[in-house]
Amino acid sequence: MPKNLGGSFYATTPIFYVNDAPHIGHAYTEVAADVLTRWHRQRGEDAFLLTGTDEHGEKVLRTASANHVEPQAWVDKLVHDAWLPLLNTIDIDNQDFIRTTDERHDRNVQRFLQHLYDKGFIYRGEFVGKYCVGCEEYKTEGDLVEGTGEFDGQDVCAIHSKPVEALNETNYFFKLSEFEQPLLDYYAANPKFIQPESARNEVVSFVRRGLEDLSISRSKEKFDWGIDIPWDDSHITYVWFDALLNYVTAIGYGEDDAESREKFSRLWPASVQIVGKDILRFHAVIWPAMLMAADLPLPGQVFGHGWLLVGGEKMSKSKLTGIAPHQITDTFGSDAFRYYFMKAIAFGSDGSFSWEDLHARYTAELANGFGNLASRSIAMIHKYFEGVVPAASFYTEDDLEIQKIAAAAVNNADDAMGEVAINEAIAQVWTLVDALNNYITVQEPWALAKDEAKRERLATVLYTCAEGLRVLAVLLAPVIPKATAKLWSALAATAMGELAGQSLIEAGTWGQLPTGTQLGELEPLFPRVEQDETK
RNA sequence: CGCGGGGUGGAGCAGUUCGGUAGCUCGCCGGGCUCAUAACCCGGAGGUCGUAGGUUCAAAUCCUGCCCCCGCAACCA
Repeated sequence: MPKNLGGSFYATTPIFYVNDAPHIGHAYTEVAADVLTRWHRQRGEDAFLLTGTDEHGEKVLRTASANHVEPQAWVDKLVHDAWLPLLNTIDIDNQDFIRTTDERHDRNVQRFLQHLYDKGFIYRGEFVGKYCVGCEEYKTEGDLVEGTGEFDGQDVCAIHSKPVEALNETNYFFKLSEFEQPLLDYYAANPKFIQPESARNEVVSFVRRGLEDLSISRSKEKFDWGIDIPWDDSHITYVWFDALLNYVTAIGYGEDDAESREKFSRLWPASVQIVGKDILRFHAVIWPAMLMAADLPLPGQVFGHGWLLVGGEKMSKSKLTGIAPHQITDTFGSDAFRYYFMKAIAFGSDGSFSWEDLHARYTAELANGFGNLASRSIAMIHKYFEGVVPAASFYTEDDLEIQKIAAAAVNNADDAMGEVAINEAIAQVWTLVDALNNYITVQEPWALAKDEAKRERLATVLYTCAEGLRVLAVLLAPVIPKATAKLWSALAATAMGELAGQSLIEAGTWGQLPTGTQLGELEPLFPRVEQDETK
């Protein structure tokens, strides 16, 4: 991902499949994309975060009828009752929210399809599928299990335990196979296009084994909840082909007015597209092939993050390991949710979630580490200087060391964020938290306060603490926006402007916090949580 | 032999690319401090790095075999 100061930064999350129940995995992806976007915005870039919902497909249609409502009413309800509230629960600052049922999406998916059809990348063909009469749907190999008893030796539907029928259906196909070599060439020429390395290896070896053309339409005889194929009103668009296009339809693809054209050219190609590793292939194979076919530039990076594991296994509804984000935020707050998942898990690897680990990190790192540092520093300024930020005078080696650590933390964290190593970036910031806690212990400001002759030294020590907190507030604002905003206001740093507008590039420059200002009170940023409150 | 990831002190992880005294966080034990959210700081105990062999002066790291766990296999972040 290029470090383009002042340029645009466009990040996307996958769009939620409306029928799912929101769980911490969805929230994890959102938070990662949100932290990155907020970070780049504070670097001075024109940062834009897109998220949204995927609302078409047979499953949606079926649950809607099971609930005796029209599909549009059903998805409207799900979006408003489940998905928009999720963004609020975890404090996501998205610039747009696209729904695949939006008119702007529907219209331009059709334009995209027509464009590819006109260019000869879409043709009519026969789709041979394994159809389960009981489920009334086509099955993939993974849906099938080996039969037993009278069906011994045959593949049967895992749900109905009966053999599937081979059915033919006339479909439209996208010439994905033509992009096998262009994709491999692109991966080779752009080694950072797919990250992390493990994800890249998997995709490359997958494509090397050969690509088949992709069926991108479904007959309306089966179901008709989807986007029409513009040249054939008996077919609708395959949900993935429809869904992937949200990344461009949201920012004006296909529209002719000047504003849309400007927006599209400003934001596309996306800087980074965050996806879960389960849908990596769609984003790293099919999606770039679609873009190549349409002569559109490819995104800077597709980043496939890992799974959240609960009890060592992937979360699932059937095993009751799915956890709703609000279960965590109700007790710990959105900041803790954001911090925990970003810090505890190497972004890109799988990570284990446990209530014990969450509680331990919350207590040790947020409450005892950062929260208490803010608390003790500000309390001493109140106690020894009536809450007025004192000016520093002569800096000793110890003071200069803190300044050095602060500057290094800014640079190292920025480098790490540039590599989408979010946990590493936070770890870099924490070097300053730890250094300041150590600094206070060594300087013993409470001892200096007992000697009137050491008044200047005391002032310098406490200014160093306050200024260090200022740096921390700026660096941590993208991760824990609520707590840092409280700290910002307590530091009376609002005189410098809004926290979210503070430059990360300049954050390490020492001496920015105004002196002589009256500090506010600071309530505990991360109040202690008893272990038994976590259930 | 379908593809990929992983097995490191009690827990979660880093280190493996370019071999050279095994590191971090939490927990545990001991000490210091008292400004602070009973928080902070320092020290210590604890690992034959999945397993069997090989290469080497030297292997968590390179090579080979094996065991175990997990994910993917084209609509679950």
